[in-house]
Amino acid sequence: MPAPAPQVGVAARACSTVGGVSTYAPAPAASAARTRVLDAATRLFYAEGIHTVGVDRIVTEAGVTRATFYRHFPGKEDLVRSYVQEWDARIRAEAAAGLAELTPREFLPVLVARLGQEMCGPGFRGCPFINAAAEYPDPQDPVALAIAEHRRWFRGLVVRLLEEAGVPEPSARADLLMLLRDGAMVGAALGDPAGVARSLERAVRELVSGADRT
Amino acid sequence: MPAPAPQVGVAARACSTVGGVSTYAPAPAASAARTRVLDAATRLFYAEGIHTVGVDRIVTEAGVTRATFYRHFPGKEDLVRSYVQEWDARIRAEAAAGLAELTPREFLPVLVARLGQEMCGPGFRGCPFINAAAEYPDPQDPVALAIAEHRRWFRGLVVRLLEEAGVPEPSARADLLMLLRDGAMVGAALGDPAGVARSLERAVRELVSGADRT
DNA sequence: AGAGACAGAACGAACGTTCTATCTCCCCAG
DNA sequence: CTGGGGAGATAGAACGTTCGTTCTGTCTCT
Repeated sequence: MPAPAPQVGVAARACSTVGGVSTYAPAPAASAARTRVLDAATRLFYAEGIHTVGVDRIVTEAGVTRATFYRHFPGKEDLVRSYVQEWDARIRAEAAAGLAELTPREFLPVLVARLGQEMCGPGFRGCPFINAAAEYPDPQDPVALAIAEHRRWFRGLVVRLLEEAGVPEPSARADLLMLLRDGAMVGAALGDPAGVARSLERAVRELVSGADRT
Repeated sequence: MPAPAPQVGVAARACSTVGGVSTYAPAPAASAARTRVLDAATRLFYAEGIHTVGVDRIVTEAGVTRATFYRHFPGKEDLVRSYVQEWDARIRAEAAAGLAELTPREFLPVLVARLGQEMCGPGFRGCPFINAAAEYPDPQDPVALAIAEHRRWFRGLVVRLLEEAGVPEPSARADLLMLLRDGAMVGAALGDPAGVARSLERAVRELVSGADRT
């Protein structure tokens, strides 16, 4: 999911940190300015990394002033968390849409195929969650927690899909799929995406689909 | 390979950038101070990320002054490249040592087992190359090039091992193994290492060892 | 009138980097 | 054996830049 496509403002709740008291406005909703900031941040963070892009770059590319930025976000740390959470929300929405028109048995291969396509698309730079995690080593950091929550949800989704498809050992097979997904994301970002996509599809076929059904 | 253990000063060549002219001494060899700096950098970079640790932290923990640091490294960028290259050299040395006393057929399972152990060890924070790559998106960056070179070498090693072990399709199977390795590294760093180690071992067994021999 | 976005200056801190100056140790000429 | 001399390490101040953050205004809407 490397595409910007920020049309959804899903679940962009402010979720203020306990002690954080904004000296400014009470609580601005998802305004146009806020969306522009989050979009620019998403694009820049994903393409160039998080610690390397400063708020100057973000506000400039968003066409927003610093004052506006700090009206909508307590600080950069909070923006990063929102960046992760918004990407998470986007993927959950996609998954929900896919599940609405496909059976669990059909959905898994589609998921893998879509992953392979994305890896080969332009601007692909690996999994945003994995990349972000590399920059936030502390597991207790809010950003790391948001990443962990996304991964937990995703694994849960895969387990559910495998269960409903009647695949034996759904939990162990979900672990395997996560392994393959993560490896593919990394390998495609660092090497030959097309080759990785082929390897991934083959591995999934042999390990999951081929294990009980062919 | 998360352990510090910097006893080897392998291949710590200066390799000055073309235009870089040090206004200081001609070319100091691998001195004690340089080693201490590189060791501290290795420990900090791996544990906390690269962009987050400044030279202040490094020189402080190395017990070295800034002047000494800049006598041995043209700048931080060069230190980061040395950090990657030294880790690469350490792994190559380990591989060479392993190959000296094991046959290719024996070596591969040992490699996987050792990987599983390392993942579960204390202080494990994922693959240093994958983590560093997340912070250096530009493929032309010297750091990214060093990472790519290490990965190329490692894949070559795996291909050679598979060939000499008589495994069919060594190239495709090497891609698969890389996929699994990368996935395991990421998964162990972000989730349950022991579970990932189990998944990895099982996947390798089913995909490589089990494909022609059991 | 009042809230939100705009413009832009300014803050202190940290960044990577350079400088001056003193000290220590080893090598080699005397 | 002695005693410079030079290279490397030390200490610490200081450079300019950039960082994240805050402030003072003005403008534009409803």
